[in-house]
Amino acid sequence: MPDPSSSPPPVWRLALPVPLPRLFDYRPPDGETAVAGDVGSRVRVPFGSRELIGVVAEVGAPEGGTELRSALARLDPEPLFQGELLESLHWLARYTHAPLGEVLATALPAPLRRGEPLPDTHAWAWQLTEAGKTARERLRAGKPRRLADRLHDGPCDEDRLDDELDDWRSAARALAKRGLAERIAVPALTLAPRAQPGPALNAEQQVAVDAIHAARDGFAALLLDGVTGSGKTEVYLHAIADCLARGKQALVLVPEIGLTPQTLARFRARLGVPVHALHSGLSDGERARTWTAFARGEARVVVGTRSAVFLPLPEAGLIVVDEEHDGSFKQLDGIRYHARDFALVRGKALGVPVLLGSATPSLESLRNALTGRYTHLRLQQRAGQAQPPSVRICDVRKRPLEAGLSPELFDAVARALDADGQVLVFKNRRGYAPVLLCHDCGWSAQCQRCDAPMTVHGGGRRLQCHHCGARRPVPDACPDCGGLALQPQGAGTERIEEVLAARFPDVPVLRIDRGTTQRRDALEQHLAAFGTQRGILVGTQMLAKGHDLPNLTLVAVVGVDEGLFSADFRAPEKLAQLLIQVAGRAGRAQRAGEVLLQTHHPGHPLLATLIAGGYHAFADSELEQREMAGFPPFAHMAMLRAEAQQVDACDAFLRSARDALRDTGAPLDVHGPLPAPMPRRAGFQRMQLLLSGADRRSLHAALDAALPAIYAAPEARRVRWSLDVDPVDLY
DNA sequence: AGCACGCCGACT
DNA sequence: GTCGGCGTGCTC
Repeated sequence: MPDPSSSPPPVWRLALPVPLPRLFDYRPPDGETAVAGDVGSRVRVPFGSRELIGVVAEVGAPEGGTELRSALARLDPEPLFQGELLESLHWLARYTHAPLGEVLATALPAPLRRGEPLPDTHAWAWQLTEAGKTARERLRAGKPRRLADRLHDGPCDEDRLDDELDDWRSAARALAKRGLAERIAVPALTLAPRAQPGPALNAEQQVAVDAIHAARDGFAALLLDGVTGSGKTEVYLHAIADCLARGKQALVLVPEIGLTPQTLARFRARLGVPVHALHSGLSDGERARTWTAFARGEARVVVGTRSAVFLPLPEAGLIVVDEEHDGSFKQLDGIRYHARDFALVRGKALGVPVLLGSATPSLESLRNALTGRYTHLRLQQRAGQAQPPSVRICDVRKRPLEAGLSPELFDAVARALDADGQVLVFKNRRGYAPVLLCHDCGWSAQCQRCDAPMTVHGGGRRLQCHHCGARRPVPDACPDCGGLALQPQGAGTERIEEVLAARFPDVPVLRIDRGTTQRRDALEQHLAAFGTQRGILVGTQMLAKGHDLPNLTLVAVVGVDEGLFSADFRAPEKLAQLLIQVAGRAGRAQRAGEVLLQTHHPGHPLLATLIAGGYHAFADSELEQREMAGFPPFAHMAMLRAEAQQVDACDAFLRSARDALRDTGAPLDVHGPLPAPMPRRAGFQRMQLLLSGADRRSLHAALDAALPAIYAAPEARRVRWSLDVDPVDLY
């Protein structure tokens, strides 16, 4: 038997939120011992001259001879990270080649990251007081009376009031002030609304629901590939209801703009349990409460954006990723994870099915479905009697254009309005005009800090940079030649709105883009006010999906041509997805829809294939092209980016990284260092090194082997650098 | 990433 | 004579 005093006591090996790819050893506070069960717990430690919150990653014998510092406090009586979530986050750190401490920190809501204790997870509800019950019938008609009537049967939780009554919070305050109603804390699970039945499923939907049901006892990836309006959400709801009936939790990921109050209300009404929402509009406290409620197994269903993929799911039964092709699932800074891919990893670790839904699946997912790695479920019928829209190409070569709009487009708009329909004019460029040009000397307004033209805004009076946010007024005269011939070139949504409003003065013209829709619910409010009356909507991406517009009969797409000749190999995929999504807005109800595509390239193969064969014909041919060119999903990529005040610093760093990668001898294509497509942004010079290989394992092995040298390179300290595995944008 | 330490310009 | 610029070095 060994003498226990001869080996030193075990220490905590901590993952700390610093960009250093290693763990840090600490002794537990005096009087405490480190035990294996501490793994996953948060601790507060001194680090240099500051204090940090770390997570115990390992417990073991101290290494090396250095004297260790002591931790200040253990913060969790029970480990915060446990089981599957901790394992999956380890995987994510390895896959993104990011320090574990940074990965764990991004997985936590801010208060928990700061070391605060787990919050209370009760829900809030309102009920009438005794005085309120007697006074209710004497209340005048109005919002407080309506709320009192609603509470007459008993307490109601706030989520439900949000769904059922407008503006109830001020009514509640008024009742509370008079002592008639009160806010009470209730356990999260007691206030289950009753589930409502949905419409009957059609045959295709039933096949999909059955397939998900059959896969329920283990990991499976299923691609629900359904045309717009085919009722994918109904399939989700059935699968989630099935999951809930088995006592399991469900996680639903949606794109940033997909989480509307309507979506939530539909889930809440149908499922019969509280449905949690998780998105950027919530307070830190709410996010921490939701995280905790899931960790404790109290919460059952969450509908959330990207970061919801980090919720603990101790009783998981199903993961759904809606609009799985959407770019907003990829985080573009910090830990560059892809929420869809991480959802698949978690599903596998949890042993539950992962359902990916889209009308326009990413080529990655589609290939996995075609090769049989995913179960391919197709919905090809539109629900109800809705017909697919007719698509017409409008050749605008040699046609007179006003703000980029052709006479044929104006005619089509007029016809649609005459028939009491609504029109959507889609242009993926916000602002008044993308360029301000001097007609005398050729000068154009460039951003001072970026290699990009400034966009004209404010009806032609202001210049704005879409990359760094810089603003200045439009000059009175050309700064180069002093001429007065400054002209906005091209058209953005603002200018199109102006032109359409002048042409059609008797109908409302509503513009929807990031400029008009800053607040989360602004889009809903604008569209609600617009209603179903005849009128024109002008908008960007924001209008491509989400809200149902039953009276929309014409969708006109302007500015397709920019997307047809982009250097980015993903541009055709993104354009095809966008066109299909926008076209899907037309003719959802009984009215037939029409789509007008304005282009200078009516014979372009992308448009021809898309119109003749739909998204899948496009995808088949695009996958062939990708295979021939050696692009994803037939190859795997990583991008090493560097930015600094001096280009030389970026170049030197990326050269040393390239050498380190070459030294590994891995079979990789290394492109660069090259200037980024926008070589200067917000005053920083930017360069990149693109790595590509046919084999994912050897790409990761090369990165693992080279990264210590890359971190340690003296050149690394003179730049800001980052590694992006599976980059979506090559810039 | 922070944060401290450390040597060179315009100020009470 | 000091306050403060950001170069470089370290963090168990």
